[in-house]
Amino acid sequence: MTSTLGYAILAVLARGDRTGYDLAAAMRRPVGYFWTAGHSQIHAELQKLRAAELVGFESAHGPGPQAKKVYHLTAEGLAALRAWVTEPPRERPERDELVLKTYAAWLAEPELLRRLFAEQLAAHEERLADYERQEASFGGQPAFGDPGFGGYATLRCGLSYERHRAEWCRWMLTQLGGGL
Amino acid sequence: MTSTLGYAILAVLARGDRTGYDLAAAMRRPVGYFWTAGHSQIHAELQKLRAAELVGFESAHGPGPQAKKVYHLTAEGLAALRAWVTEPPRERPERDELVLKTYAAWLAEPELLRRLFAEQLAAHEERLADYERQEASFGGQPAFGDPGFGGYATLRCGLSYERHRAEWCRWMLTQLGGGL
DNA sequence: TCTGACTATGTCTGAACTGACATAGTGCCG
DNA sequence: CGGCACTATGTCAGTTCAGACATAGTCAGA
Repeated sequence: MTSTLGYAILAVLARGDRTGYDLAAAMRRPVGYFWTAGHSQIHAELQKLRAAELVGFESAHGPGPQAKKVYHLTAEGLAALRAWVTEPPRERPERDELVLKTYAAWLAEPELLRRLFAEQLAAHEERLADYERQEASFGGQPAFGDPGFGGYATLRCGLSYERHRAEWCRWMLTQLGGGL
Repeated sequence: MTSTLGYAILAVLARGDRTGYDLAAAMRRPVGYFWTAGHSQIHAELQKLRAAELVGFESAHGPGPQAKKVYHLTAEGLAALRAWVTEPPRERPERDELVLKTYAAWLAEPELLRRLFAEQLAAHEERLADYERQEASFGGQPAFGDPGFGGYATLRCGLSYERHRAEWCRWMLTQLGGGL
């Protein structure tokens, strides 16, 4: 019954105890590559997870009006996460604005479109370079069962995705007759 | 100021006049491959678009308690769509549940994971076959400026995406030691 | 010593979106 | 002639989510 965001939080907590703030940081990088959430959403979700007894926390004194809370997985939380991992993902509607623009591209001026796709291509190449640096920093492939395996496998997906996307942008540019 | 859904509707209307019902059908296929919306959302958005004078409609008698409304683009609507097409897409947060599961995959039983990825691979191969059939039904590549170009270019993206995704699933399966 | 970045918690509003509910005519098939 | 699928419009309640608002301690550097 927990939302997908709840499982994202459990997945991070499975790698070590964290505050809500730390979780928000993880949701930017590296989890943000495939699941993002703002801190306001995370604090709200943590309250739900605690009500469901999937996480617990210990208070410590910290900055701000409230006490700092270090969250950890409970046994039920770990079991719920384990069960969720191998269940088929619920289908999310595809929403890709660039592809939607492409659908209407026949109405546009080629020169402006060329600029758009050149920008997109550059962004994908940049991300690809970033991922390749990350791949190099993995000293060889982590074994299954190691938390690093999750990070490596998702990186593989990102690498493959950016290559596919960059290639498609390049194809679009050749269609638009701008050369590379 | 119009939402992305609004532009999706304008993009369909640019290919011909439609009722809300027809638009909902288009939002399932083919637009649903990259942008989906339920009919309730579409009727609400059409009212906003009409208030902004980007679309107009003509009533005809039809089934149900309300009159049937055939919507068309106005000159402002077409201009707004044209301007939108070449503007950079606003970044949408990535949300990919399968990749999130992969991030936590190190906790799971390999046999169950293998089943999950085998299912996903089969789904991608099926969609790929569908897209390949669609590609074959295009008798050669439509010229830029032809509405068919938009459909063809998005299909190209889908084809490339499904290949990338299937390849990644296959890589995961080899990692899980199940063979193919 | 002041300023700004970082740590840390939360609330609230509004937009986008999902799925259920509600209504009703037409046309086909058995 | 009955039932079902399709055409066609809409409302409503609830969820998710992004972004703004609010508060306050620590620490480094100018």
